[in-house]
Amino acid sequence: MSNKLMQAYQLLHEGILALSKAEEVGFRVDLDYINTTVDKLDNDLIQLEKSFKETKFYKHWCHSFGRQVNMNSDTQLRYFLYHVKRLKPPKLTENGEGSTDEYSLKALNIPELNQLVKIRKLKKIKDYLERFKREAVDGIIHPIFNLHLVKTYRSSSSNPNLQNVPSKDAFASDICRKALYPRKGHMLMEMDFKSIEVSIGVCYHKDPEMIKYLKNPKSDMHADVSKEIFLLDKFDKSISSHSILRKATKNGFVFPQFYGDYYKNCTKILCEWIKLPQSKWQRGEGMELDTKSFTIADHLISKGINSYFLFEKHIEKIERNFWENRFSVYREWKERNWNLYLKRGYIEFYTGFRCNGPMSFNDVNNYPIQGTSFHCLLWVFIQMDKIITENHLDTRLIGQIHDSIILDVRPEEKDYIKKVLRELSCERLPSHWDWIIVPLDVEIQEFPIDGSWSVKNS
DNA sequence: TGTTCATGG
DNA sequence: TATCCATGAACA
Repeated sequence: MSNKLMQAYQLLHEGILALSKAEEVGFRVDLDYINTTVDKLDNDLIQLEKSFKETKFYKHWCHSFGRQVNMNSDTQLRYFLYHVKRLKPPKLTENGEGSTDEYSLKALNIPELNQLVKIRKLKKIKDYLERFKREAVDGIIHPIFNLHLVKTYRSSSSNPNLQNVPSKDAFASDICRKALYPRKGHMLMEMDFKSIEVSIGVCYHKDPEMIKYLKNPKSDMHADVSKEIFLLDKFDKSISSHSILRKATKNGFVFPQFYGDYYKNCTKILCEWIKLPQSKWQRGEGMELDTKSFTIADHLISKGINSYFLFEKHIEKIERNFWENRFSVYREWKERNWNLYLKRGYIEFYTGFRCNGPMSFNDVNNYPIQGTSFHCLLWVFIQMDKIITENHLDTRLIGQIHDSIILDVRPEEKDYIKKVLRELSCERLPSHWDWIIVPLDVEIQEFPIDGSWSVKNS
């Protein structure tokens, strides 16, 4: 075995040993809380379903399906909306069917569909709690972490999956995370790498423009692109609509572009973020820009972009500028990396891992960045495990979510743990791997002693 | 078993 | 080459 493959093997070997120890420790769950909360959710659901079933909308639906009617069937809902009622689907699924996802149901603007969305959300929350309960042994869940299942050499988690517990939706996040606790007398701590995929991407393509963004804390890539997309003269993060536009730019243009999306789809996602459907491009539509009910559509129209078609053209221009001027070195790397794959039939990561077999242009350029970013996290996880063992600490590693580490910390060890995590991530890691050419940064979050994993009120 | 939806990075 | 990687539930 080559030296590089040997190093890759070594990382997985040490990694899975450290992860298996975390699995053994696990996460304490509050079963009383889960039971009472599931009961509450059940009651709420019964009420919501009852009121939904009393609507004309549902009675009409019943009419189409008779005894077989099932309000949980998306197939029935799809048929009812797009065939019986002959509505135009706001969005299609991958296979060209009318979509019934949250965005589509909201866009159809039928009150009963909002009830359905609410029901779906509560069911989802209940589902997480029930999975925690099902997997608990003596009041502790032991999420599994795999290193052998993901084709990019990332990890995955199951039984239960600790890597997709709600966090973006504050309501769902709070309910689900209030079920999870550290060992008695201990506190949870979470360390995140800040935008690790951007940093590791730079280590591969070495685009000078992106290096500038990473090295200058005052610069803001998403704000700069946001100004272009939404034709803003100045950008002010403290204005709430600007911060939504920045988020839309980040999640609807910049990251999708990095991963290989193209302008037509980006236009669609951007419009989802600013709540401006293709069919409603007129004054007074879309998200509000200020309190005088001046909307994003008003703004764009005032700048001459008075249709979806023109907005798409505008985004096409921005895309061209994005790759031809702003990040041209990144684009050239993508081409070189693709050609290297065509020549050799495989791609190799800095960490020694190889991906073989048929891959698309996007795959070839994304896998190394995704995999290598996780390997940075895994390396820190392994070293932290060694330090805990060597120093006979009481703190335990209990999980990992791709770019973050979760620990169950003894309060007296808190400051030492934080110091070591920072040293490992920001100093020892970049000196261990010399291909790391930009500074790495982490964020460490502390939870109260005996507090839950909920950010709000633990 | 494949599709769709929802959750995370 | 037209958004990358997952898990899991419900349905058909």
